[in-house]
Amino acid sequence: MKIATWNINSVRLRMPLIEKYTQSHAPDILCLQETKVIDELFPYDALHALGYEHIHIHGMKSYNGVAILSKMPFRSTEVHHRVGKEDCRHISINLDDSICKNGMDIHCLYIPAGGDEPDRTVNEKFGHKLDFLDEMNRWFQDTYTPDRNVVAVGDFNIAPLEQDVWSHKQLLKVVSHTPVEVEKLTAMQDSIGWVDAMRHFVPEDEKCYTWWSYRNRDWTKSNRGRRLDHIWVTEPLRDRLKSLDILTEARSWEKPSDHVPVMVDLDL
DNA sequence: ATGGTAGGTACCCTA
Repeated sequence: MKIATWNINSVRLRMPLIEKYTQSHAPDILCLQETKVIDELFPYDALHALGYEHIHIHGMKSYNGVAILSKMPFRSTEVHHRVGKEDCRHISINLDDSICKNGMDIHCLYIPAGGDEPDRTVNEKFGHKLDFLDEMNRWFQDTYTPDRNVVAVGDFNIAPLEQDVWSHKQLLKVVSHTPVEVEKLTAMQDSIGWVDAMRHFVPEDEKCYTWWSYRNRDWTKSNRGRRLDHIWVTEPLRDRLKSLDILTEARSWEKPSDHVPVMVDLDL
């Protein structure tokens, strides 16, 4: 089963790219972030036509928004509200026994970017990001034991490892790579024993990026990327990981998102 | 040290 995640930066604008990606890479489940559209205006018909009959979404006007598109039916779906806001950043679905023995939960996450200043006393968006991480960590700990089949994907807006950014030293004070955020993400990863599925395939001393800023004239020349998008699986799924595909070339497609799609193939 | 680009919306916010 192929599970992919992609921060699409407006689902309506990127429909041609979604068509190109799904037809060439055929994910069974595609999780999107930053759909930027209310549920009533979501492009259901176009996605149904691409083979994604089962769609779970939570969107709002202009900002954020998450979606799970699937070729397989869901047993149940959930919307999760974090830190007292309804800002459309966390949904999940459950697959039944016929698809995965003992069932499986898949979470689609869009962790707050956190603004520019990595100091919560002057930047409340950074405070929101830290609180979001704490609350989500607590929620996963309260909800799951490490023996469950769980997948968490999405735009985490944090590049935790030194080789997840183009310059560890130069980004230590840049939101997405500051020690306080990395600490919280690592604490969450350790809590119920999440496996970083991308680093399962790419050695930690190798550069690995999923995002390149729009604010570079030529993203290929400077290659100042960051690994902001992640796929985590719980321990029982580690041995099921078959392959990883980071579609770097999608950053050069016409009218691209600043993030590229990431996919793992699970042997179920 | 600064400003660079993109999307959605409504003349500014977020990334």
